[in-house]
Amino acid sequence: MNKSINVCSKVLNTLRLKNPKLLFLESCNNLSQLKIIHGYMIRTHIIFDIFAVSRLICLCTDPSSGTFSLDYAHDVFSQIETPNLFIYNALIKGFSSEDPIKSFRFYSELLRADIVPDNLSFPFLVRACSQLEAIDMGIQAHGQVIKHGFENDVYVQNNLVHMYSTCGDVKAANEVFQRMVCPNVVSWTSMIAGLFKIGDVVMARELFDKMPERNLVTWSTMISGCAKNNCFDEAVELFHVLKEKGVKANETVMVSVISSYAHLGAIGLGEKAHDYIVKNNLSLNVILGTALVDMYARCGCIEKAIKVFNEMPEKDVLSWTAVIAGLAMHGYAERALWFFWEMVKSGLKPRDITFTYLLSACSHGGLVEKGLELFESMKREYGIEPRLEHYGCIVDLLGRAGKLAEAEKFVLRMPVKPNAPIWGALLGACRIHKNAEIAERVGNVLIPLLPEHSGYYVLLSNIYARTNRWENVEATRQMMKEKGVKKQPGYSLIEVDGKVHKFTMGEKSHAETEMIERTWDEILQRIRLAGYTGNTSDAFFDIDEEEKESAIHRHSEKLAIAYGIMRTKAPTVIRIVKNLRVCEDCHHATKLISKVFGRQLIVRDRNRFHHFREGSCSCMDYW
DNA sequence: ATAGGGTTAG
Repeated sequence: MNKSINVCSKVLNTLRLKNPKLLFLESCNNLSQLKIIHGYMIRTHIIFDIFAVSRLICLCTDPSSGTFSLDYAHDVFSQIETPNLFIYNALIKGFSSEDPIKSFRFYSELLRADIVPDNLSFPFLVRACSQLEAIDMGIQAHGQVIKHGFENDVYVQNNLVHMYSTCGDVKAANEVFQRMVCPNVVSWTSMIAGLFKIGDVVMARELFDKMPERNLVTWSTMISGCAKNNCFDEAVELFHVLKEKGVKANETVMVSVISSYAHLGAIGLGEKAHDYIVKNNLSLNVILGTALVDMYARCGCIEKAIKVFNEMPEKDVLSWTAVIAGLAMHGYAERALWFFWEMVKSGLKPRDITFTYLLSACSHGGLVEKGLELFESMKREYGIEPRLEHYGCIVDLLGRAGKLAEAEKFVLRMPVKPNAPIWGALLGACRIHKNAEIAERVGNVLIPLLPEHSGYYVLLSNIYARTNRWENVEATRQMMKEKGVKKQPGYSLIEVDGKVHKFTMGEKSHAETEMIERTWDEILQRIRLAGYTGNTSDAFFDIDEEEKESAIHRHSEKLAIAYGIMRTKAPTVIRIVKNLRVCEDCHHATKLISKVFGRQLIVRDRNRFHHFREGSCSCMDYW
């Protein structure tokens, strides 16, 4: 008994010490221990000591402390008769990232209790608004800042800049920024983040080049900002500059780097980045691990992706979803389902995005019944309301399987108003199954919905061409011209010797153009002997690039493949990443190339992977 | 009498 009193008084002493954290953590490192001490404090009335009770609250609101529990902090708080400013501030901070609305409530309660907030009340109150991306609340908080005279506090200003930036109001952010007497690296970094948020990569870069001092967070913001705005080359280049400077990257930076290589399909560079992570002893946390899984999957190495996944010490829903997405992209529907059930067994709840990939796996794998079942179970079993994408997946699922009438019926009867991608999915199915009748009906609804989008016009005109409705082809193309529709430029990427080469249609700017042309001519000769006729054919417009195949309008993947054949030797796999869908002519040509040249080619297009080998493709010509 | 502050990631 004496002994336990001793322990408790020791704990209490630490509670009352000026900096008791370390000592205290020695004796209390989980919530149940904390609860025991809390009980003791109540019994001994020490709970009425405002300093002791605020230590308790601080421990509950510290996310790194093992005793973290906002609910418990709230309970303790509600038992305090007259909380002081310190306690309110601790709560505003504690709740600002996980339950930001409560931060606001604590702040109003503080005012109601006639307590005057200080400089430490505002940074996290403003931060709560950033978390919510609620600019109206942010403006209110800003008003409070001014009212209480803290608009010149650098911490408050930085949070305001950050808040306006995350809310997408760069102008307001800049107003605060410009008024700052001495903006620091945090202020600059938040401004840069704001510019990336609205997609202004150029201004962001300008600010980055201009700022007086940069830290690792700045670099990380730059690299992730570039990656988020599809400037993967620039992201990767920044990483190289960082390495040259001799700065060691951290996990956060590597997540963006890995994700950039994933999008570029640069497996060689991606593996190097993986080595970098291992060599520098960076911890494989859930996010970084998931990024690696996604990278290997997107680079066509699905088995390696699964290996990395299996070795991850901690997995969450998004990690599982990354594997499922990878399998879906590769057309392995059954395996995607297997991983889904394993995930459910492990006790994790699927998210709506999980179902998007799962349904797309079913659709690519032709698993109609399974897909419909899963769609039904979404709401019933998992409480997830299907969103438009999910409806789109079902349209795709039915459509691909040739159940066009059912698909059309499904669209007309769905409880939410179908948007352009839904009609687009139906149109895509009409293309596969050469159904001009439904296509025409779909086209009539779709085109007014999306006057600027080119893909669907091309798809439609292509369907008409396939079914020999030439007047309709002409009318569609005329409509495109009138509306000034721009086509999306197609490109293909290939990584050779640690460099990513980008080809666009009819590319002449590559340093080795002449050689590439000659190689393609050779390839053409050899595949013609194997039966390739394409390319001279009639008025066939491909789905996405919309151009007739000719020497001038050579599709980008043909150039990329030629480059791959020219610069690599078997058994090296030729890996291509394309931003649009593969056209039929290119698909046919690639199959023949794999056979004639005895090479394995892996093409990732907008929708899925195509593994070409010995004259056939893993998609079974169904994409 | 005694305490507490900002920016980056799948």
